[in-house]
Amino acid sequence: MSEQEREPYHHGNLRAALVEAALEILERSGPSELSLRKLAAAAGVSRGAPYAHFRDKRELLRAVSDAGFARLAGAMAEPDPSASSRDRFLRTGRGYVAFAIRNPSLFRLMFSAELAPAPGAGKNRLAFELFRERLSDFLRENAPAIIPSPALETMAWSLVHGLATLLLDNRLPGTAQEHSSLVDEVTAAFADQLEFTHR
Amino acid sequence: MSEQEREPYHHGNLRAALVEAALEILERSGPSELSLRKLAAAAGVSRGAPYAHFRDKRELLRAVSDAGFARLAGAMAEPDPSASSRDRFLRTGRGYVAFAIRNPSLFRLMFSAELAPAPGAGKNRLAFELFRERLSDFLRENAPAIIPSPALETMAWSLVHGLATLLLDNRLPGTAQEHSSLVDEVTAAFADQLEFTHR
DNA sequence: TGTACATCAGTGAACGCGCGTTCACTGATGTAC
DNA sequence: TGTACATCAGTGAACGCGCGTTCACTGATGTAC
Repeated sequence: MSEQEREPYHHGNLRAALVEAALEILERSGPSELSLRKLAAAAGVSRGAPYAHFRDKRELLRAVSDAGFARLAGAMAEPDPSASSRDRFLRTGRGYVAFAIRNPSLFRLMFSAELAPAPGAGKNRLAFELFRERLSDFLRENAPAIIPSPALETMAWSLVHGLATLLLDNRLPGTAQEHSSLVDEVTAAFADQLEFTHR
Repeated sequence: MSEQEREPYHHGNLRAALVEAALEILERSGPSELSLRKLAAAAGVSRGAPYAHFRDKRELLRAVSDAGFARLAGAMAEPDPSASSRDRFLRTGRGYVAFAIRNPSLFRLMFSAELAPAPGAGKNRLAFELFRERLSDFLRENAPAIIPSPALETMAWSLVHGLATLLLDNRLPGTAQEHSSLVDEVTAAFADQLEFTHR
């Protein structure tokens, strides 16, 4: 599925190939299928080979998680920079949720407890920053009375993260289509609330 | 920690003892420590014994998860029924988050993918219903112009669930105390927004 | 250009481990008469 | 009250499995002279 260079095996850049293989396994199966042995097999390499590139499994998973956060940032980016700040804000949140739904296992890995970084650090910072920026742009244009605060930023992030998580874990009723509408409604309602507040 | 009857081992109600042991293990260690073998050992019973009460591990975990949801509902309940509807609403959300922080492994188990129920079903329904009720009471008294909707209910739930999850996974900066203040601020800000909207 | 040698990615076999689950069994409990 | 018997919770040994990791090794690559 990727435009990655075709792996020059038997000697090549195994590191990237392993991360790529992990992403594919996560996409096709659950995280329980993600073992070093299967990864090595998928990359066409012996069991010990990964240890030339990663100290242990945890380090490899962290690389996979980092790749995931890069993709997430891509999914959140607004392809149309001329869109309104409201649309850009909405699509950032919707992109976040859509990414989680499209990559459930990867998303769970990215936010798994074993890989938890120092609080506030870690690659999720990137996604969070993007979010803050869009929120601040949105507020400046549509609700200038509200000044961005950590509480407000946390609120916005929690909202999409919770929505993503609940959908992922099958905790909300409805079909996939209804879920999609729900995400649209919830994000729009949140933006509306901000616009109306202190109006 | 519990007022459970002291387990009359060697013959007694092993089923409850196993669930209790699981809750204790989850409290003290991570979910990776939660194996049927350790559980049997903790209950002072042989390895095969649990199979007299549960078809397999999954069924036991579901019982543990159900017990967790019962506790969660308890943590969300407002001990003071004479409190204002705003306070009752706020404390419901804060109780949800506080429960997650106090029982991280249990909370994760309760919302784990392997135990995912049919969408919208499952024991989380109880917690969700409690939430809906408090939200609706709050709106009636403080923002009568807003009529409760699935989108709004989902928004409120997503907010606290996301907040809990992000805190659990160490994704928000700050100390435990600062986290606690943050939860208070975020929930209050959300209630404020509802009150101000359409005012 | 050619040789000697260090580096290092990858091999393949083996390690020890903890796991869920099974199965023939034992022995206590409770019921029928 | 006493005996015969069915039920069923719990035993203990064993099964097969997949896992992360190690280690002595091989063989290709790249560098020094």
